[in-house]
Amino acid sequence: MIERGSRPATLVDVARLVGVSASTVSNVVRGSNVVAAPTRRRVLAAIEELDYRPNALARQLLQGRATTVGIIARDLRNPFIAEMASLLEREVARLGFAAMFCATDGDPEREDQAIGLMLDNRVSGLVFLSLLGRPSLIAAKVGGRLPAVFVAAEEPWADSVTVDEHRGGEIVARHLVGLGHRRLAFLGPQQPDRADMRRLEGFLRAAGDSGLKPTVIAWDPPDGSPSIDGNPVDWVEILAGPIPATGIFAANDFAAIDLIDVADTLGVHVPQALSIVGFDDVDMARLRRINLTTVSQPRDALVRLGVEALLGRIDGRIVGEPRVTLASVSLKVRGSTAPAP
Amino acid sequence: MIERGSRPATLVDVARLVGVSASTVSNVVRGSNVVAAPTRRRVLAAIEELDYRPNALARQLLQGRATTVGIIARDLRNPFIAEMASLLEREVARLGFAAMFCATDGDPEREDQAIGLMLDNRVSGLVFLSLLGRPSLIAAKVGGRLPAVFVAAEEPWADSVTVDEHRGGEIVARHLVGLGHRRLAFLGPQQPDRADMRRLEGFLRAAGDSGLKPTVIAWDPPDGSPSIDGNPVDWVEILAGPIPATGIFAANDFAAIDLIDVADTLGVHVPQALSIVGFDDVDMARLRRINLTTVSQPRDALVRLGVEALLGRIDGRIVGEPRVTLASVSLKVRGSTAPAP
DNA sequence: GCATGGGGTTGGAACGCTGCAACCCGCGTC
DNA sequence: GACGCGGGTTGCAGCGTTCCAACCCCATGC
Repeated sequence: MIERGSRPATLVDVARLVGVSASTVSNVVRGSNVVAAPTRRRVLAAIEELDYRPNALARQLLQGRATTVGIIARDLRNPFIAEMASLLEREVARLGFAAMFCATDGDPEREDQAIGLMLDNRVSGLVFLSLLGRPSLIAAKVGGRLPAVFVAAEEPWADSVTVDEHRGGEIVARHLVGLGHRRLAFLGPQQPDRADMRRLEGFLRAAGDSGLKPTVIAWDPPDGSPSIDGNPVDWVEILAGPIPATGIFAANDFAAIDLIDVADTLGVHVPQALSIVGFDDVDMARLRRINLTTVSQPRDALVRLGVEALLGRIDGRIVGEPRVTLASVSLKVRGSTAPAP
Repeated sequence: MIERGSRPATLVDVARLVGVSASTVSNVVRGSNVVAAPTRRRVLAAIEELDYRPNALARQLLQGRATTVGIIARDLRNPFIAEMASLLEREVARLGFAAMFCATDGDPEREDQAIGLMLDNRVSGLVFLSLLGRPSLIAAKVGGRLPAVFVAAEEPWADSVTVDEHRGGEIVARHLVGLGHRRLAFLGPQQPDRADMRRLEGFLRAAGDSGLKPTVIAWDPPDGSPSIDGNPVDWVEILAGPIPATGIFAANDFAAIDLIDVADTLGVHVPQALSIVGFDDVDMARLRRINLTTVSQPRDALVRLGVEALLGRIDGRIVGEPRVTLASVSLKVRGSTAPAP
């Protein structure tokens, strides 16, 4: 390792070297145009020589807030969230913000701690990415202190950018019904968040229009065991059993893909005996081995709109009541769905 | 949205409310035990009342560095990296550090910018996660200014925590040779990093011991087209041939899974006609539909050791020459490999 | 010759906190 | 009664910036 330099050069070090005041150096650094060209040149040379980098902490202390946004996500192991987090980071970086990141894994304690950390570090704003958790608690901590936006999620007390989840659910139901399925099921997490609920509502609604009443299964892949109305059930019952669903809508691709795996294990053929639809359209859904019919979310748009909303709040361009921005969804029909057996 | 409070309370606000000096409040906040119990109680009450949170920026300015570590990763779309990033964040958070995050997607410009941002924000240390890029440039910017550690990667000028890549490559070769394969190939990115090279070396070495000379294919999935020695080739040539490889070692699971997809498209049966081995053992490798034979890396250990090394450098417990810590690998034999046809 | 103006530069206060030296005060000691 | 002691508290300097008012100086105008 190259030996650790002493302490980094400061603005006054540069000023001393050039024989000019700190203010002048500051003006050069910030690109103010009041500095005479020759002076500017000499300052720049000194900056180069001393390898000076402005101390963002000092600057941020003065402004009262950091040029940083916090991104709080649920679980980076879900590829959809990982992809979104990556896009988010890129977008805020493009606009000159640093990204402070935290994954909570749905643990309220970590969530709490993460928000505290970001608050202390005076981030300019907070992005909640597909966040489960106890919304009221988050609201209590963040509410009003800081601009916040929910992306791919929704909360009444803050701006949200999300897709029309309800319509997504409807589309799926209609697709399955159109294929002749009469025994439908919805597969969601044990603790569904608002988005999950919306998807379910749309699904139930459209299914209801065709006189169907889907079964609702709760499951946290890959390790949890499934339950209906809080009562544990066996996969065999659901897939081959007395509740033989032939069309299942999983609340997200992550779960859908694990469901396919369960079906494979039990020898239930997808899509011949069982049709499965996901939600998100993660990268891997396109693989021929997975080939998942799913509802596609416009990732880029969600991220762009989310960051736009957040920055609008940060610089005060947007004020007033929280807004919900909806992006549209589309069904990507692939090979995991087929006419009912 | 709950209405935005004015400016957040400061230490002196608390002090004034209690009728005590700022120093005393500071002592309470930092948990110093010099404060008399009754005073402490009153101060704590005031902190509660004013909803005071210490300004981390001010504290960090004073200490000369932030309680933050930067994580610079290549690409969050690779599940292995996403999983590692998540673990890294959790580990540094556990130790009281905030995580500043940046994904570079291999773009040197973004890399540069990211390092600059972190330098300016006076992070305590930097973790490079499986980073491609121009090592010399990074070294020039970071070298010596800041503690840095490479995780799942290796650089001569900084601490590294990685697996025995060479041995990983060997194991794969022996596995394939043991299955009777004689026509081997290695599939790596256009711009292999050090880890990729090591895997290749081990693979070539062990293959050489059996008198075999694998073909080296460069490919960036999923969009790039493959090449050998810089000359574009067609997948058909490779998989069905005039260069009919029957056993291919992909430098990582991400590529291996896409390779399986290519084989599926071309109607080449895996593993009957073609055996494929990956590297990383990402979560999805276990899915029956993928069922990838792969070299498993001990994620938890890599992260733990990496953070340990970094913190050691940060607080000066570790000094001197850069160290390389190796974790061991193991082959997970699954269904993507079979005896040579 | 004096006021006016404006480009260029500077000094100093402020941001919110920490660390240190100084201080105060009641108590025990000689 | 002077002194030392030590627990508890305070004042102040300083961290590296930015921002603003003030300033200097030279050119211009009448």
